[in-house]
Amino acid sequence: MEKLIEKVTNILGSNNYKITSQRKDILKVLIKNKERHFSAEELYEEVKKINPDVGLATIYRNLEIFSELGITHQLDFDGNFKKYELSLERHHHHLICKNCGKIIEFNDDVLEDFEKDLEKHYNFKIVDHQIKFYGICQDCKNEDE
Amino acid sequence: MEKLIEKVTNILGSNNYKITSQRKDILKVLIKNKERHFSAEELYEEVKKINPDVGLATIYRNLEIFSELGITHQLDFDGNFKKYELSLERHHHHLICKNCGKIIEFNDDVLEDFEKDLEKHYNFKIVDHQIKFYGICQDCKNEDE
DNA sequence: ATCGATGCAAACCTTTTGCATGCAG
DNA sequence: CTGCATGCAAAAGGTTTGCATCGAT
Repeated sequence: MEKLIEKVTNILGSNNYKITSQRKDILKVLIKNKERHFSAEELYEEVKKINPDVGLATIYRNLEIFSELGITHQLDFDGNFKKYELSLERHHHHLICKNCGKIIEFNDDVLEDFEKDLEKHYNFKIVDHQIKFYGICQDCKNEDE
Repeated sequence: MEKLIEKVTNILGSNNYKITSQRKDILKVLIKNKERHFSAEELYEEVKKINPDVGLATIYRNLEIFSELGITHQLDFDGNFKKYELSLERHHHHLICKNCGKIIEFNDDVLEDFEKDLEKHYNFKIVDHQIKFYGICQDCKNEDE
């Protein structure tokens, strides 16, 4: 945890962003909840528990910066708003249930070869991807029976 | 074109939706522009050329219905708003340039086997997917030189 | 004739922005 | 000290909703 905070604040510093207490608070929440997908509002609620004076605009401004620097990932599940997650190790992808909204995550490397082919074919440098499968999850399938 | 309109209005009818002139106008525009990704607003502008009295709310309400029935696909490129496209034949996927915003489409079947594995592993019935690769396109790479 | 569909305007929700103040470097 | 970062409130942008009217069945 400490290591990670340090790593990330280094990224901020070396890009000439100041290490403010708000930024550290936001990062603490993100790191403590690696697995979670936060909307800006949800993250705001969590950060307020540490620092009640933080403003929602600060959350938005920093999520923007963090995503540019590759610290967070922006996820577009819904179209009406964004979600964010810490992007640490490998990317993972999502199975989204159209019925209950549950999100199952998975990792896979099958896509790597595929990506390389695409890059060659279109002369396109891929730096990120978002893979989403929509369907009906186990629980909802069982309910229908 | 006529065939397609007929096919789609049949889908509407058999789901107890009325075949209104507005719905037909929206479908005409979508079918005439199969390759295009429309925001609700953009589609609204096009439909107004055929029927100047149409309302934006009608566009939204019907895009919702069309997507539920599988007539259109919802695309979340941006997170702040949705785009829509007619979903006819095979799905296609997108390469999105982070610099200029250009969208390149491609088809591929590599993913089909992968999907089958996922379905088994998670007991999850996949009905749709959205695959997006973000990066830098050929033109923008050349500009940097 | 009925009830779903429409147009309009207002409401809503998420995100962005302007401005005065605060604080990291 | 300087200029970036912040908090607040207002504005903006996209989408949804309430209501009276219209029109497909």
